[in-house]
Amino acid sequence: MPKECFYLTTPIYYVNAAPHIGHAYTTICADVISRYYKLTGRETFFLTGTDEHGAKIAQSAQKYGKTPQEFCDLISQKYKEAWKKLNINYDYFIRTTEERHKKALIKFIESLNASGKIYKGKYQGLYCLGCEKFIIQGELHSGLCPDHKTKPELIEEENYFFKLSDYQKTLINLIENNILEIQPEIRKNEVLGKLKSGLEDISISRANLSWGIPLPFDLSQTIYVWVDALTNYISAIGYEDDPEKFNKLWPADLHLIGKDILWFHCVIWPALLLAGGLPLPKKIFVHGFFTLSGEKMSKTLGNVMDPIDLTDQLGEDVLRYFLLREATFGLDFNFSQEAVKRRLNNDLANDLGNLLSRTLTMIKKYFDGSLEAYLNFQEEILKNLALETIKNYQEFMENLKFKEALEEIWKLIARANKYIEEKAPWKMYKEKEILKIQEVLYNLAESLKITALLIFPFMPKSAKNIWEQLGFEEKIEDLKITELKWGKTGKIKINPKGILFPKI
RNA sequence: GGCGGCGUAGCUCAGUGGUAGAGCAGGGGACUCAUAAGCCCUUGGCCGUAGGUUCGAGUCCUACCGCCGCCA
Repeated sequence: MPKECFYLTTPIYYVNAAPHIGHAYTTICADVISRYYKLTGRETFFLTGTDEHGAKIAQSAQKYGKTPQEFCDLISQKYKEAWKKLNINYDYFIRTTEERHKKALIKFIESLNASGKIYKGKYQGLYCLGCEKFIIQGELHSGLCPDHKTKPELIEEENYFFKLSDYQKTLINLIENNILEIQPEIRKNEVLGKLKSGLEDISISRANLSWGIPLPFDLSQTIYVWVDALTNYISAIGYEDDPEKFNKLWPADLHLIGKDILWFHCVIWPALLLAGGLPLPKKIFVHGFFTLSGEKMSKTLGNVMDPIDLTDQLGEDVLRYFLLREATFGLDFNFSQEAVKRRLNNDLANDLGNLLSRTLTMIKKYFDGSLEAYLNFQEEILKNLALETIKNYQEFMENLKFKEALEEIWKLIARANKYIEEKAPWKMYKEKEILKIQEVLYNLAESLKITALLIFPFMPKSAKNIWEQLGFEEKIEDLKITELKWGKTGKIKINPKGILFPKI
């Protein structure tokens, strides 16, 4: 039986740095999914947040002359502001410095301890502060961490370990049988390949680290930041303080992640959950990374795209559309100004914006801005295609095929543009066939109504704008996709508000 | 070094045995409601290379070349 509420998450973002386009991409995808589910009338819970513990945070805070908590407050706030600007409609924003998270983490760790899967051991290894993890000799490039170009520290300390190795067979089984579903296939194979080559126990605590949560059964140790972070998925929904909500939402239906954190989410997290006696998430979807003009985006290269700047430049809807239309979900893709310009000018301005514009103008010109309902349909070209579009759109959305879903909508838009040429209302006008024009315009209005509703998860503001310019009665936010029927629109009185998508 | 993926029109990619596709870009045309938009027509591919399986191969197999990912 499907759960009554769809629970989806983004990773929580590390407050060591301000939000960049990659964070924005993940979060926008989650927002689109969440809004889509709401559009279909299903209850949804969308979680995002910030990851705030670890040595690196304490270090950054010091650099800026702040206490760790002040620093976290500041950066966490930046994420919230960015998401507001991008019109992200999350249901809860978890911070790992929240009291409820700390309590939940302690409860979870204690359950792990009770399972007997934790033991004390000695660890000696090279630790990269940048990665917050131990790295192996072979990974080093001339003695330096390949990612951070810094020299790792040699650390020997007593730590608590988690018997990850006990879960090798179980995890392989769960993943192969899609009980724990990993998409796309290439990532699933990657995890399986690595799992089959062997699993080692992992350290789940660190000594001598102040900025973190102490291990309840040995206060001299701090809980490893990755265990701390992963636990957000349950702490945020009441694992410790709201059992009713927790039981309603857990297990998560979808964890959305980037490929850099594949191992943590597909192996460590499920193993921890198994040890803690909790059900596993149903699906983990791994998306790709951005490249910028072919180059990997990174701080060291200084080519990180700032989502705030981009939003100022383009508007949140254009950015949202571009990211989801241009990328194949799951694969890397290249970000370029030229591509943005093409998508904006062609798809948004010429195809959709102009379709609205010409429809509105004709309603104004031929009917003085107010169009009566037309009920004697002579032909059903647009109607039939629109109904098919709705169906295909839903199928694509359910499978997280955003690009394909958008392409489907754009087929309807293209058909509507073509329909105008075929019908040529301006000729009808010369021949005084007013009723025929009314039919054409009514069909266009209906097509635009459906278009607006289908793009709503992607571009909430623009969808609403289309809706209001055409003067439909209901509020777009209140309409469900299942209630959408062709030909139910009554008389409309248009409110043109100018260009929908200005070109650049 | 091991495992895996990719290489199809100028660009981004669909296409898993049966006469090579889409979008964009390029070229031409008719129209005018429109953000000089939209519509119609059109140029363009020995499907990385060489073998093999098959009546028939982007599509299966082998080797090689070139990119990329994960691991050691």
